[in-house]
Amino acid sequence: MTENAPNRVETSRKTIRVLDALREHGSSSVTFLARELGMNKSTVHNHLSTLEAEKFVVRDGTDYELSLRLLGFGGYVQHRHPLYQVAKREVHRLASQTGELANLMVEEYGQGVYLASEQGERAVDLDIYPGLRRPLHAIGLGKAILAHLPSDRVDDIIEEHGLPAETDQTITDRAELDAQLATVRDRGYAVDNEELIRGLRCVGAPIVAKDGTVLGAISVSQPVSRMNNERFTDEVPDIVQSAANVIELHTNH
Amino acid sequence: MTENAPNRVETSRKTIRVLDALREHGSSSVTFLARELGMNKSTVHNHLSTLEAEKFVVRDGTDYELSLRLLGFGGYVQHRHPLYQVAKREVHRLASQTGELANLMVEEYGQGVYLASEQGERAVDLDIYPGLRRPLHAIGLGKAILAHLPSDRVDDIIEEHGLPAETDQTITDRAELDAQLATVRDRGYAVDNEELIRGLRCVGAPIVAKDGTVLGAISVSQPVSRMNNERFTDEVPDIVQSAANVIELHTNH
DNA sequence: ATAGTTTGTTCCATTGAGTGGAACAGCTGT
DNA sequence: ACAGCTGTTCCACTCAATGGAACAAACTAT
Repeated sequence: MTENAPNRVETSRKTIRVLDALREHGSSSVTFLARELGMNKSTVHNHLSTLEAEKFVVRDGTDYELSLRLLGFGGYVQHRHPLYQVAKREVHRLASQTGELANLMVEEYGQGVYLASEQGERAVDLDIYPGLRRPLHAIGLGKAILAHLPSDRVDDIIEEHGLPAETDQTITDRAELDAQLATVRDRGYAVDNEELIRGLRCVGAPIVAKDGTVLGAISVSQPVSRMNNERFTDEVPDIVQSAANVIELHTNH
Repeated sequence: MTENAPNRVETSRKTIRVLDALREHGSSSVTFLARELGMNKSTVHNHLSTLEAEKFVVRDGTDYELSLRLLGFGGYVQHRHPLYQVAKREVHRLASQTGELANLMVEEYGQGVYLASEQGERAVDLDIYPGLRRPLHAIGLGKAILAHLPSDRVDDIIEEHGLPAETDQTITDRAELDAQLATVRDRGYAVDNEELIRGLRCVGAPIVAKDGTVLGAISVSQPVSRMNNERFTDEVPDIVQSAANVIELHTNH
């Protein structure tokens, strides 16, 4: 429909569009999805029947919703991810040590993907879950990763996704981003000062392999009210960086 | 292929078979999958191209593997699940309190699905992850759920899945299962004595809503060596049951 | 009750799209 | 240089996805 590149199997694409719509809108009926997707009621019905037979969706009366079988795929992908295996415990430790929100992120298709997220005792509730995608340039985690990617890779990513503003603090200028990335490489950690969500500060440290390739990043997020400038520039960066170092040690062997 | 019921969209089914094969075998090449699935090389290639364009798979040189986009769907399903929302913290508490493995399970399509799994300090490493499916009859969690399902539902489930033996301790006789389920209803918790995995004991308590419908179950798993008979029949059941009760209180409102 | 509206579902002719064989290209090792 | 692998492209054939129409079932309103 959009572009008939050397991609084939248009039908499966439609099924995927149905899945996407179910994720976006939650539990939905046949006619609703048909309207939403501009497809025939009958067609949507066929796709949903197939997905139900394959147990990818569950029907609740007249509505369909995504099933736990998708969690099976997701859990599998997470569980077998090499970085998750070694970093999981550190994320946990970071969350309980600080009492705040600890996150682990990797890059895929030019976006930041949360691999793990754990809330400490008094952590903010941000609706972050594994698999959620966020623009790299607007968060500490993402900038930590961008700072250690090859520069042509960074060019490609920005060309594809741009630098959209999430809040009025988001970096939208390429030159300013480059300057910040240089700083990140210099001092070893990245910060995010209300750039994705107002009132939230975030400190992220890159996880870099022996050969210099960046594997991901780990972070702590706190409300501004609990993160004064000292904590923001000294204490928290130290904790996060040491967590990243522990992970780096475990990845080399 | 198997049965042309009123299910349509055979093509999407093939795409799903490709996804299943990738999950089963991990990173795979085109020809390998073609052989494995009995499909033409060209066909598999088309499906994989489509999945790649839709970012459901990533190619690593000549091999394809499941991408983190699937984690997005999985994480979303988990995150929006009503029981997960309220039970998450209790699973966490249970794991850190006992130091062992704590799990949360719900039933879907007659199987047990782990919704959450957390390891305490000294917990066994069982390769359990959210979304993993296990037969209900072979685990404490599953029996806790079965005990509170309507009896005709239980009939249907056993008819569909049978009572396959996982170890030599697994219950394979319907009468014995019924007797155990009565005991579970009686004392309020279920046990699993090396029935799924040798050397592993497990105590599960059902989570029941006000109206009597069972929402899921929560459990603690320990190696036999650390779970003597006293802990197995007194201490651990108390802890698990109280966790279940806390969750039940949070679900009513 | 009755008529009207909206839902999900089934049916079927049309044609558009998935299929799979063959041919091609790129790679590795002997 | 050759043989035996890959992954990929191409294209004619035909099978299956499509979407309109007709259907039944569930509500709402009059």
